[in-house]
Amino acid sequence: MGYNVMSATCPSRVVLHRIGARWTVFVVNALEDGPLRFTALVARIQGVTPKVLTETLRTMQEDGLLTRVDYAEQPPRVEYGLTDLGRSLLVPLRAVREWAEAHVPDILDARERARNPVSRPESEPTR
Amino acid sequence: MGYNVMSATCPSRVVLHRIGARWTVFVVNALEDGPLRFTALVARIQGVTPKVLTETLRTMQEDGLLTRVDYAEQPPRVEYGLTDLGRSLLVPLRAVREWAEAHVPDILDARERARNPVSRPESEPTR
DNA sequence: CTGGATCCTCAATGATACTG
DNA sequence: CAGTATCATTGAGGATCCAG
Repeated sequence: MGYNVMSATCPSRVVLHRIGARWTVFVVNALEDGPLRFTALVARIQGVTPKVLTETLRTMQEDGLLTRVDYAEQPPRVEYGLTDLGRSLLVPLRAVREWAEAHVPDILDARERARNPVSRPESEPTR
Repeated sequence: MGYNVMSATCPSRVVLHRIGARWTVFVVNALEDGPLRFTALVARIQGVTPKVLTETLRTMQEDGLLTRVDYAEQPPRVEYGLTDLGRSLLVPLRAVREWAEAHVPDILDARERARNPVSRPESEPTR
């Protein structure tokens, strides 16, 4: 109680920043069915580079969202999985992902309309 | 159907990127109770600069999430409000905000523990 | 006075290549 | 396989200036 993201100094601001960190939403969603190895994550989250994924995983691990298990084998095997906290974050972040996938046409249409001020009926003030 | 954020080339990727864009979640949550003026937004979302807020508002407007109404008065008055699409996005983004506000202690504790490898009982492999 | 636009700086992000 | 190292690019942030 008492935390408010609208306050510049509230710790929740930092937390929200971390959640929004570019690839966090992908990692959380990618791990929803269980732990994955580093390479499997890179393969599943297309477009992420090893460097950035490493940074993201480290940060999420520090924040208690991920477990990292190094099996110390040869060849190396490391598995990343969601903690309970990470799984609780999966609920809202899955909803965000689903919203994105569901509303692509709406966004693309709106963007197209913003670009082409097509036959605007008329009369509207100035936008 | 058919959109998948895990694909690097999927348009939903762009949409998700926009949603994650640093201040979008704040703007959407700030407008949940109705339209606000530019200055009111700056005041409510503490820490955002006019420049960055302007950019965020423009982008969100292009994406069809916001309406911008210029009343062409003297002194100037411009109001920003959520479109139906923006309101639908409010649902998942409010959940994210609430998660952030609710789990601040968990994150801070985890970070503290990651920094101080305090008396770990023992026996755990290496994590 | 409100709602910006501009210029500059720097931290985060990304591409590419290489290593234990 | 699981990352690092290096370099280029982008975007956020701060300060300042401008127009109605």
